[in-house]
Amino acid sequence: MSSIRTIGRFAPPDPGNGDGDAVHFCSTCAFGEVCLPGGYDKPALLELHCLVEHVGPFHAGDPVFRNGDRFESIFAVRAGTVKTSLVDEEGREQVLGFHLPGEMIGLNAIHPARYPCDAIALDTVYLCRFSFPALATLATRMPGIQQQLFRLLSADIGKAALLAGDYNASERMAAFLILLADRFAARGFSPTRFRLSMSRGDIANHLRLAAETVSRVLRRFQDQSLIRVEERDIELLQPDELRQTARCILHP
Amino acid sequence: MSSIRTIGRFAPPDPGNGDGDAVHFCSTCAFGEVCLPGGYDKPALLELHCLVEHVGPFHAGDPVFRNGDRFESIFAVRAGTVKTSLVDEEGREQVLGFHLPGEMIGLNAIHPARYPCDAIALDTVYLCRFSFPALATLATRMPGIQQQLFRLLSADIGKAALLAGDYNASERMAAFLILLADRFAARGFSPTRFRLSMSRGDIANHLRLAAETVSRVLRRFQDQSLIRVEERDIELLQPDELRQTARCILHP
DNA sequence: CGGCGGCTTGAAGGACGTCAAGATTAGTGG
DNA sequence: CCACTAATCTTGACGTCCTTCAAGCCGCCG
Repeated sequence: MSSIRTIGRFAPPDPGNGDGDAVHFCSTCAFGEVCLPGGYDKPALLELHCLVEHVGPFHAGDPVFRNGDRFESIFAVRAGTVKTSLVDEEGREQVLGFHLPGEMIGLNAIHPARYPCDAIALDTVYLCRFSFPALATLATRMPGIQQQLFRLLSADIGKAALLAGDYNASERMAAFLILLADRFAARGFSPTRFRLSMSRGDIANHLRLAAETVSRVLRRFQDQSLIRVEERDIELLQPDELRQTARCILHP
Repeated sequence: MSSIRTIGRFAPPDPGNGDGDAVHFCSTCAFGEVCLPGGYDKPALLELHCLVEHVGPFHAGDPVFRNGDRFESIFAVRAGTVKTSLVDEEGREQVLGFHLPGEMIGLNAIHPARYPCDAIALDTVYLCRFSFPALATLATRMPGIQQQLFRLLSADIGKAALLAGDYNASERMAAFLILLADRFAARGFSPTRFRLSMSRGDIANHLRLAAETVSRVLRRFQDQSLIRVEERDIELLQPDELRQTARCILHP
C-alpha cells in the first residue's frame, strides 16, 4: 500500500514579497472579484490596492487578533489556515471555524467594534489586511465594493448554524469533510486529497463532539472504504457517499 | 394564587395606517438610528422614508417569504413575532430563530440573492419593507445608512452560533429565556414577564431539544422557583440565577 | 533516550431522545 | 352554552448515542 503522506499538501509558494504572485492569490480570494481588474477604472483599483496590506508570516499558534481587541481591519487569508475560537471564563475553548485561503476573517467584529473571538494561525499563514474604515469609505464611491462587502457579510450569516442542528456524529463528520472539500475545490485545490491543518481536538470541538468520537467515526469511515486516513492526510474515496450521509446538513 | 394570564401581554396598537405611531415604532427598530432624524438633512431622510413600505397584517401561519423566493427586500418587524426556519427534503423543520419587534429579517438573503429560509408569522405581524437595491443605492450617498447596514449584518453573524455549543438542556433553556428578556428590555417591554408567541415544539426545535425536554426543564425551573409558567406566559422570578445558569452561553 | 502531546481503542455511565399515554386547551359547529 | 375534535402540552418508562474515564500507542523534540 502506497503512502499518501507525500500528496495533497499544498505547499504555498512564499508570498512574502507578494508581488509576482499577487494575481494568483487574488484570483482565489473572496475579494478577488473587486481586487482584480474587472470593469473598474484604473484609479479606483489603485485606491483599493493601496489600502491592502500584506501581513505575515504567522506561525502555528500565533494570534492574528484576540477577543476584545479593538476592531480596525478585516483580513483575507492568502495562505495557511486560521482558526477562530472563543474561550469562556472557565477556560473552555469553543472553536467557531476554520478559514482557508481566499476566505475572510473579522467580519463579525464590525458591530461590537471589537473582535468577538480569537483568531489563531494553525500553520504558516499569510494575510491581506484591509483597514475597515478606509474600505467603508471607498465603498461609498465604488458600489461594487459595497456590494461585495454586503455579500460577504450576508454569506457569513448562518454559516455556523449548519453544524448546529441535532445531527449525529457521522453526519457532522461527513458534512465537515465535504464542506472542506468543496472549499478546497473552489480555490483550485484537490477536493479529494487534502491535509487537515487542525488537530482532532479542534475538529471535535468545532463539531461539538469528543475527540474520541472523531477518531471512531474516521475509523468507521475508513473501514467502510469511504475515506483513507493517514494521520492528518485525508483522501475521499467515495465523496458522493459522504455527501449522501451529510445531505440533511448540506442541502437545506 | 393569582393568575398571571392577564399580565405581560403586549397588545400592540394597530399600526395599520402607520402614521401616528411611526415615531414610536421607529424608536424601537433596528433602523431607528437612521430612520429617525439624527443629524441627517431633511431631504436625505425623506428619501429613506420614501422607500419604506409598511406591510401587514400577517396572521399566524402566514409566510412573509419562502425559501427560494427571489430576494428583493429586507424587513423590520414592527409588531408580532416572525419565525425563520428551514425544511429539509425529508420534511423535517429546523427553526433558525425568532424575530421580535425592532429586529430585521432577510439579511442572510443578500448573498444567494434568494431567501435561504422560510419566514412565518407566529401571530399578528406588521413589518417595514425596505427594497434592498434602493437601500444599497441610498447607502452610497448616506454613509450612516451604509454603516448601519454593515453593523446589522455583522451583528447577525454568529448570533445563531450561541446555541450551537455543546450545552445541556438547562443551559440552553436559561439562555433562551434570558436572551428573550434582554431583547424585550431593549425594546421597552417588560423583561421579567412576557408571553411566548412560539410553541414548545418550536422552542425545542430551535434549541435542538425534544419538546418533552423543554417541558421537563421548564417544570424543573418552576420547581426551583426560578420562573413561573402558565401556558405560554412566563414570569422570571430569579433572572440573575437564570443568567448564572446560562453564563457559559451568554458571556463569551 | 525519555518525556510529552496528539491520537486511538475499550468499557462504563449519563443525559437526552423516543415511545406511549394522559391532560389540558383551543377551535368548531350545533 | 355546550359537545366534540384536534392540537398542544405534560408526564413516565425505556433505550441509545455519545461522553467520560482509563490505558496504551505513536511521533516529535529536547
